[in-house]
Amino acid sequence: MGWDAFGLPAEQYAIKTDTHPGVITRKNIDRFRAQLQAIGFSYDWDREVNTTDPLYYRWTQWIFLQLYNTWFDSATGRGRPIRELVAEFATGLRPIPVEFSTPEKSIAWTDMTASQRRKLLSGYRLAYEVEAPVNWCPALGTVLANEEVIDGKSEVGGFPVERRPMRQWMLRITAYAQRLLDGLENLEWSESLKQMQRNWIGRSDGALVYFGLAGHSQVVTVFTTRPDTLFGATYMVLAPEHPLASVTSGRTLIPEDWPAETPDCWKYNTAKTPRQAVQAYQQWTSSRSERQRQEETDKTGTFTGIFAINPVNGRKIPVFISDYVLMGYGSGAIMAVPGHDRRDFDFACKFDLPIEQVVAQSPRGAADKPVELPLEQDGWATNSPGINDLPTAEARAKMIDLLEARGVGQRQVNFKIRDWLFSRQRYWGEPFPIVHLTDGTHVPLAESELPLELPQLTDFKPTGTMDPPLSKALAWRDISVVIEPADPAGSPHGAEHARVARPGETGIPGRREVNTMPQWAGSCWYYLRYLDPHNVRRFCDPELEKFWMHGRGIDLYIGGVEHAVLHLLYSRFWHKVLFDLGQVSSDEPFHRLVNQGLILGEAEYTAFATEAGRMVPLAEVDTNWDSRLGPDGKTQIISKSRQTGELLTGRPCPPEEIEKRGDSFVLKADSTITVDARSFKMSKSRGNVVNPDDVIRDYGADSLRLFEMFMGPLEQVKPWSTTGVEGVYRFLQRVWRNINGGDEPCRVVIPDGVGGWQLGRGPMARPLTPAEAAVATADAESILRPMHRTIRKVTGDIERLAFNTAISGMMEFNNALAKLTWIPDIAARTLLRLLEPFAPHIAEELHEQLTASAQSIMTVAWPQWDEELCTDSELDLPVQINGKLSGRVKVANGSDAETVAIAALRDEIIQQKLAGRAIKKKVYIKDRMLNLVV
RNA sequence: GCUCGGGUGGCGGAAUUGGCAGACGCGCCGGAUUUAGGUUCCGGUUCCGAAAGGAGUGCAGGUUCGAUUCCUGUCCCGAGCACCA
Repeated sequence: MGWDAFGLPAEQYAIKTDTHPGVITRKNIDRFRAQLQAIGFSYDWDREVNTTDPLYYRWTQWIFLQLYNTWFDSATGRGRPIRELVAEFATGLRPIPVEFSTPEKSIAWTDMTASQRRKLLSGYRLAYEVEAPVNWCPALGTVLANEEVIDGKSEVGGFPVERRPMRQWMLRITAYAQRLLDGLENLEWSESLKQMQRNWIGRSDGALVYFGLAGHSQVVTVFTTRPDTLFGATYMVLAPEHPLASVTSGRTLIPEDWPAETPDCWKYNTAKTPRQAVQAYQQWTSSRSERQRQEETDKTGTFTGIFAINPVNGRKIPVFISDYVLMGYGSGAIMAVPGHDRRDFDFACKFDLPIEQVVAQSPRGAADKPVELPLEQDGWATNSPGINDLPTAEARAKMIDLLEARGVGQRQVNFKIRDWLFSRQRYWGEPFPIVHLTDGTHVPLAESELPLELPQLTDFKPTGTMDPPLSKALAWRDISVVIEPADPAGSPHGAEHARVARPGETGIPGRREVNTMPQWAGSCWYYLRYLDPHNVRRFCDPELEKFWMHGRGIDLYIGGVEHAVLHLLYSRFWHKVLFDLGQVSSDEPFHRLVNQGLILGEAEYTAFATEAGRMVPLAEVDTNWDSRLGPDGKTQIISKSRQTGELLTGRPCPPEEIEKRGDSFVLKADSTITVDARSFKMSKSRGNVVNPDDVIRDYGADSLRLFEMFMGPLEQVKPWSTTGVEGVYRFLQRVWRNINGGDEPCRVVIPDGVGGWQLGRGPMARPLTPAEAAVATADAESILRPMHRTIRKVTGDIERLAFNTAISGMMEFNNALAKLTWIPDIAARTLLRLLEPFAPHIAEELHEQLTASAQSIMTVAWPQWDEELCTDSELDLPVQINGKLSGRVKVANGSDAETVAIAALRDEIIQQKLAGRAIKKKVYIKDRMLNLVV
């Protein structure tokens, strides 16, 4: 069991209640633990971990140091220690990037200062600091990762998020994009979850194309997945933030005046000069929130006064800026092909730009019939000299070859995934083991300095500025350090590091990093700590890691879908880095993953009425519902009338007022009023939350456990039902009565070893009379086969996680026991053993009564079944005529086709139904059925 | 719009490989016990039909001796992504 307790939810609550998050966390963990223990989960509590415990986060920080001291070698596709990169630079195997050299002389590693070296390496490390536009959430007072922003709002709390340039820590997850994509192939995950990850990683294959600019030597690179449509590119669009569109830079290419014959509609706000237009448009677009930009997809933009040259036909095309092109993807510039792209088409229509067809719906068919543009599907190239009549896929490949041959383009793969923004301006997280130096560079903390503990702050609240709360811990932040150089023998990576200067030692001034890690850090590797939770020398012993993960990853991981692109992606990334560094034996952490379905609140029926109180059928209600706080303080569903737009409010109706009519539910009182029937996610505001404590109080932990598993398939979303809990509660009571006897005398009998039976155990035992014993023997005989079938079913169902059918199997068996006069104790013990994983408390109690021993049922071996005893000796075999069930015949188990056919033809009902028709064919599936074709 | 799931009684669901559709539970109906209610027990409960019988797994087709299961088309519901070039 692990408590992932750093992060925003705990901290937000701490702020609200003005209590230190450490206190809140401890209290919540204690409460959760008590609840889990009340339910009776068999967790190994010796392996309890807590991500906020310094003994735990010491290793989170250690893994961060591994990321920091690792670079991704794209030649081998693997992460490698930074010292190996240093060696490549030092030996000259790898040239020093040109930006570090002066125009006169290229610099050598040995000539570089420590500061220069750090700056150089920063560009390679998997953990790096960079100034970039990030998601800043003012309400939370922190930046957020892309994965934590949904529709322009924070995932936690739903607050608005804005783009803002800030200096932040990033993790180079993009380097692993292809590995993360490929790794999905061999995992036993649901297709939908793999799809979500693939979407997020977002690989697309295409080409870079270089466009020259008319009258300039510069080149603009665009990324396209449809190089085959290059002949249809009639204009170009840059993102408003594209460097080429910068007016403020001294070397701007944007002309001072509009070129001759520039249409007025190309000039944003009918500006007098292109520079004014571009600046005005940039200003407008930066004022728009992420959300507005997503919602209002109406095309806007302005001409820049620049023309580009289409490299395939030398055509001069106008260059625009528009916010439908994003700086963050591809090269931030596109070639616009309005004939074959919806967005370009819309833009072209608005700005009156030429639209040309270069893909036909049939080979050589461009002229035969007019097609409606834009045509986005694949077809055959047309009006494109060099690739004409080739199907799209081939045209694409051929065009790339042509571009590469002429040096005006190249094959290119692009990913949507961005680097992981890894720092937060909050208190409640792991401190970074990083020290900033006065020259603006930073060094990692020595491993011997870990854990770097979070300082106790009484004022842990956000500062209201972009400064993190830890910036207030001056004594903690400002330190004197000694930089220890790279020492291949000393530290695992031979990397340079800092340690706090000892008393009397002269150090240099340093400042600790005051940002903290995001909540995902601790949960990225906790499964590895479970394997070896108390190890103080390593995050996990390699032998134990191999033993449990056996080179393949976790056998079965059960979790919610909400982690699809957060935890599950981050974790895989960290794991792959650890794998590359030889720290773990498997390339993937989670081999098999099952998403449990959410349990919704109890089913609700909602009838709609106008404010005046007139009931309306569901068909009249707009399907876009909203909610508001009703007069009673509860959340109320509101919508509007499709016809009149009038406000409608939803009223919850008790089930007894509702009946089913055809495909819909209606009010019993007025069957013309159709109502909505569905279940909703449990939420405090809706008031449909089921508290496990209440269920345990009323029905016991076993009933709660049993019902959760009985409701339906594990993966499925399903509604809670209180009467359903009563159902499994009754089942447990029937088990109790069968085995304990309840108010009736107990009926469990034990063979006395000489063909008779005795009732009860110890001094109270009495032998059954011969007449009773005869009945008991018959009962034992009749229950034997059902018992073996039940063992087989329950065992198999547990293995395939089909707990609902396992429980129904036990219910059937228990019902069979209830019908017996005497219950042989082997049947009772078997039922209890099978029931124990589901309802351990009652099973343990009854087992103790039954065996009069203190031995726990958990130590009793799992029952085995005998395949022979799982089938009946005589079968009631269905007989079909032309595939339609027409009767049954009793035959011995394992009979051959001939025997069964003879028996069937002798059967009166079958004869009658055959009505003398000749049998053309007999299909017999052994022990399943016989089909007579006439 | 794109991608992935899914559609079976009044409800949750079962049918493991193409072979008896509706297991098990809830609810409902009837009966027994009870002064009564509750509990418990027994019986019934897919739909139409008094019955015989017929229909039936979203809808329309197809393959097959046989389809909830496989194929094609289509509708609906859910989830995710979405101006990603």
